[in-house]
Amino acid sequence: MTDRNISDIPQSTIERLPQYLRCLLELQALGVPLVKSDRLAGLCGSNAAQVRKDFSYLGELGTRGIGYEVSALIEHISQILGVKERRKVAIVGYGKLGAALHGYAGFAERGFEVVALFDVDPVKVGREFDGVRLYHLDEAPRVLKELGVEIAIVATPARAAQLAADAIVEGGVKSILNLAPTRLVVPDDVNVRQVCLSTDLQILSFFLAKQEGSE
Amino acid sequence: MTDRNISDIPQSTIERLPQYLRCLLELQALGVPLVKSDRLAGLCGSNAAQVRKDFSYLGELGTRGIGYEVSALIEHISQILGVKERRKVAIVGYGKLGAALHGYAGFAERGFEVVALFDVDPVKVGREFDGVRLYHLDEAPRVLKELGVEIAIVATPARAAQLAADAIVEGGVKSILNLAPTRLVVPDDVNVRQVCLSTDLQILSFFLAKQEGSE
DNA sequence: AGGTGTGAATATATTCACAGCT
DNA sequence: AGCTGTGAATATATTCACACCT
Repeated sequence: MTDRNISDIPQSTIERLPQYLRCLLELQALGVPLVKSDRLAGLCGSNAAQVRKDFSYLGELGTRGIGYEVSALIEHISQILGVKERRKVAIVGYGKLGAALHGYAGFAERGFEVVALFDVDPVKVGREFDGVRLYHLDEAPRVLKELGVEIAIVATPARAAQLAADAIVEGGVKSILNLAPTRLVVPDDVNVRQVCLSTDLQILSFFLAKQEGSE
Repeated sequence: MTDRNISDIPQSTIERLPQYLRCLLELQALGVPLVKSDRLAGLCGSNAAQVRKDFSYLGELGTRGIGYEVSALIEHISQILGVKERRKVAIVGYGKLGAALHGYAGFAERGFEVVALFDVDPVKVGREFDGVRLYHLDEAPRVLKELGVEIAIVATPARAAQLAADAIVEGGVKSILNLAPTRLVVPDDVNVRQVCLSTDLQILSFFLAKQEGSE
């Protein structure tokens, strides 16, 4: 791999980097200084060739005959993923799901800091939850800019999600994690990741139906 | 497409079917009887060729020069996904996230019925939540079998997830949706779908870092 | 004419297999 | 001897382009 560039990293590799990072942090916590591709593959549910190929896109990080230095890999992957500095996150839609996400410790551990909440319910607007203020959605464009929010999580009902997305985009946020079961229409320079639990259940259902059919 | 078989449907197509189904149900609700591939593609954020190719794996469902009959497509996709009959679901781990999922209307709308809850907290065990009984995790193998649960959702902390998965597998459940940020080790015939919100945030972070780097 | 169905072409991803370091 | 790094081979997915049907 000569002349490597962050833009040359395949999408499929990018999607596996957080997984590798998690396993590497676990190894580091156990005091393991070195890891070989086959061991890491075992931890990630992948295979050794895949691991080496993926890492080869990041540079020549290993040592032949020895393996990879855990701390060097963590450093490098964190760098690529841009998770070395903290990222400010807002949650839009503060129902049960939004509130559950706010309480989710995994975000903070990985450097994602919830700095603002938004909803349209007058009972909630103006209050603080766990030290974070909840604003009316109408204020989102201004507040998101002022606080320098980089990522917004949409946890509204489906019918309200596009309205939420519009306010988020107006607030200059370029990354959206959408938990509402609907497609968001946003400008090209805004990145949306869609998480739909019903979709996943339906895919599981497909495999159930297939098994039933073959019996 | 001669001699088509459910097993010949590519994985990537399967993963798009729930998306198509959602859009088609919306069209049906609007009273639209026919849809062309380009219109449906617009609704799904896909493209016409992809839509036609995907549907071609299901059979010759359209009419040349006309388009696709919405109700026939819904019927066919529901059949393939196995979502025509109701599916019994259990939620394992009843903290904020588990409770939020229980209240999520989208599951019921799509035919997924939450019939049991599990946790290890003695304060919760034995109570009913929204008409559904919460059992101790130890009872899961028995209860899952008795109720005929087909899909389990793991919403425990990461460290408890494998224990939960073991109990679920012992209960004969073949499909698991894992929301805990850890890999589950299960037998080959058990299907796991992993949803990790931190992972998605990190992938969004990658694109932010890339944009920052190019400025 | 208009839109589907699908082979062929292209692009992307995974796996193999072995050269090249340590 | 052992493990990485990577071209080559294979598999999977997407897009193109047009024959084919209504």
